Amino acid sequence: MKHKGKTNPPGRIKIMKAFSLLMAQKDFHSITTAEIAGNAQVTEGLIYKYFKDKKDLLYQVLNKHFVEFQTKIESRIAKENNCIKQLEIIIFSSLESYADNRIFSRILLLEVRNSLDFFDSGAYEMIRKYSRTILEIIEKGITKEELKSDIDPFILRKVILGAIEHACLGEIIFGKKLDIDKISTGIANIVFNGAKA
Amino acid sequence: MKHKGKTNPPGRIKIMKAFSLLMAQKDFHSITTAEIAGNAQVTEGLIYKYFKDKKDLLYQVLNKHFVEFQTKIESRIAKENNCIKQLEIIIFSSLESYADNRIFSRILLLEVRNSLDFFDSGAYEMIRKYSRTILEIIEKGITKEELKSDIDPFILRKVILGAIEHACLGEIIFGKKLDIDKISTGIANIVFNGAKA
DNA sequence: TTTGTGAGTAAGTGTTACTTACCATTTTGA
DNA sequence: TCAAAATGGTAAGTAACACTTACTCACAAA
Repeated sequence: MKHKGKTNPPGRIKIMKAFSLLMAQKDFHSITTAEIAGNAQVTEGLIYKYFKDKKDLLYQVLNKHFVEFQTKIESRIAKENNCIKQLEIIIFSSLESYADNRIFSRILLLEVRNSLDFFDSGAYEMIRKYSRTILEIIEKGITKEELKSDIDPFILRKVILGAIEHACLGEIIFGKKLDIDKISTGIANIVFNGAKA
Repeated sequence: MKHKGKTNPPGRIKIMKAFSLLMAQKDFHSITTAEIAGNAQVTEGLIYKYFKDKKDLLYQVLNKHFVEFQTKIESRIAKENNCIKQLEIIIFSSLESYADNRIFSRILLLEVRNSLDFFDSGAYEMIRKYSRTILEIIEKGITKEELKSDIDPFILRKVILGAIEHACLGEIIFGKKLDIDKISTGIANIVFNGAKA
């Protein structure tokens, strides 16, 4: 009998909690289903009642984190009207969220992308939504003439998102502490004012 | 008896060739050691004579590709003296190399980063070298007053590298063809001139 | 001639993700 | 009302996989 997803029984919750805890300690591949079941105090088989496979479990845990991240950022953006300021908020908040929630960041930036089925998951749908928000701000910025009219909105988005992600990699991989204020103003300075003398 | 790495016997070459071919067809995790050995027409055990484990094989193949990539770009940079032009060459050449060599790009951007031991590999050492080259160009650009003195070289590097990598992701993941000229000039335009009106 | 080593094989082994078949309790609809 | 279906959970597998062990054979020096 397969689970239809209509309820949220204790076993399911225990599995997700145990898995989240394990993700804080080690990487996805070295977490075994036996370990998950053991920590959750259920049998291994139960995992496959609620989750299609190990990856599905990962994506669902990720999605839960992502929804919180998303709502936090969106409420911050709403408080500001100037498009450049909104983008600065996005840069700062993203960096802050990545730094505050390193497990989640590690999963997102390093652990899920290698598998194509991630891009069909609900978690990835959240990223697309976030990404769409950024594009809309940029487009509004151009029509309001806060941003140059000759820039490509898609490319500007790539630069911003790429810079954010790349800035976090060092911290996630090597555990280097990053100065969020310095980096976010640094990125904004380059992206908005340009680096050319 | 372990292999000491002094020679390069036919078995070793066959294993690397077979693995390279398989990587063009499917992702790392779904390639089995049995498959590698079968295609290389050697026994499974031989893989472990020449490589510590499956990942080690991946890193060594990756390193081989990387050396070629590196030398190509460095020779191009050497022809130009202006720092901004050099950085433009880096942006263009990186995008071009990623586009021309999609298997290699997929491995580099999606498949190796999730494992911490990659960052001890020789392949990663090549990335660091490349990364150092970019930093040196930026620093030279600042002293030569081609770039603004108030920008942080490390952050500018993050923005450039992040933009390049992010720009390639769509192509690698979804197979979308990317317009290298348009994207590289677009990135350079934003990074050097800024997006603010 | 013996000793050591590089190249390669054959046959395992333990672990892992995932499956199947089952039980007990609760819900439901005819 | 009461049997059928669905839910929550268990126990005992299984196939496939990465990796290991123990062994040849060839041949080059000492």
